Amino acid sequence: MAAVPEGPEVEATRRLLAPAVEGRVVAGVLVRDPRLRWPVDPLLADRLVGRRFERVGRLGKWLLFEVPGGALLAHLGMTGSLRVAPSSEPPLNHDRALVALDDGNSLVLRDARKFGALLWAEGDPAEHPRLASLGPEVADAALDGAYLYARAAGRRGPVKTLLMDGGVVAGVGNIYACEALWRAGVSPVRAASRVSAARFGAVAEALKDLFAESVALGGTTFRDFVGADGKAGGFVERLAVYGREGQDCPRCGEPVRRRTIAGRATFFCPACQT
DNA sequence: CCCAAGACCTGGCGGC
DNA sequence: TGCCGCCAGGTCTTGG
Repeated sequence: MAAVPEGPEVEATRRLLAPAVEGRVVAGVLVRDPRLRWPVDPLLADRLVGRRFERVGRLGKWLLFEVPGGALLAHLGMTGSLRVAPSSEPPLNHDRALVALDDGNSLVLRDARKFGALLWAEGDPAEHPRLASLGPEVADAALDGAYLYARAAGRRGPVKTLLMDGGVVAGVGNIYACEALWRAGVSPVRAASRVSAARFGAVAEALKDLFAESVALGGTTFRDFVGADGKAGGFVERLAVYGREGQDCPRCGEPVRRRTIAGRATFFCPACQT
């Protein structure tokens, strides 16, 4: 199954990269192909070289490599990965940008489809336009049933679309939206404004549980990520409905159904998700 | 504000 | 085998 990076995969990546990156000073920047989601800043090297990565953070699906006065923002898009590899290693086929560190290693962004991004944020990265509009993190206490219920008011679109709106919740992608709704027993096609506060409470809990479980498993599967390439997270085997059209619902045995919502493949159990 | 559809990009796969 | 066309989903943009 796809290794599409959603919040948990990005967090697993952050945890593996942080020890290799924090404290290192940037020695050089090589952009092999600047044509990502947005063009890579031609002055990126000027901004980064000589500066020390103080911390690797995350907001939603964004990774924040913080230096004094700013941050390098990285998004993995749909096919992106980040790894730390010896600077002497030749780049791989789709390595788009390399940030050389002062210890002989490089931080490498690999992205076949170029939906990923590498941006420079001057000053407080949380104020960068791409990040400022994001909703609360899944793990935030602010994300609960009451919050989702309030945000759903007046929204007649499917509840699944609400969950995938980054302005409502940060870091939830198609797979986790499908899985959280299955766990909560809520139909993805139900109008958002017609989901009760109590049921949104179950959705919020499901999101938090899924994230925690997935980060733990992703962490094990991504063990070789530093120095090698990442593969699909171990959470794939735990998916209840995503990618399982026609197979038995793990809860009630009814065949899992698939349909398109807002242009995205959506998997759900027609019997126990209402 | 809300919402659906389009755009971006390319590897992998099914069908012939 | 080889070629063709579809599919994957993050998120910004556009237009109703």
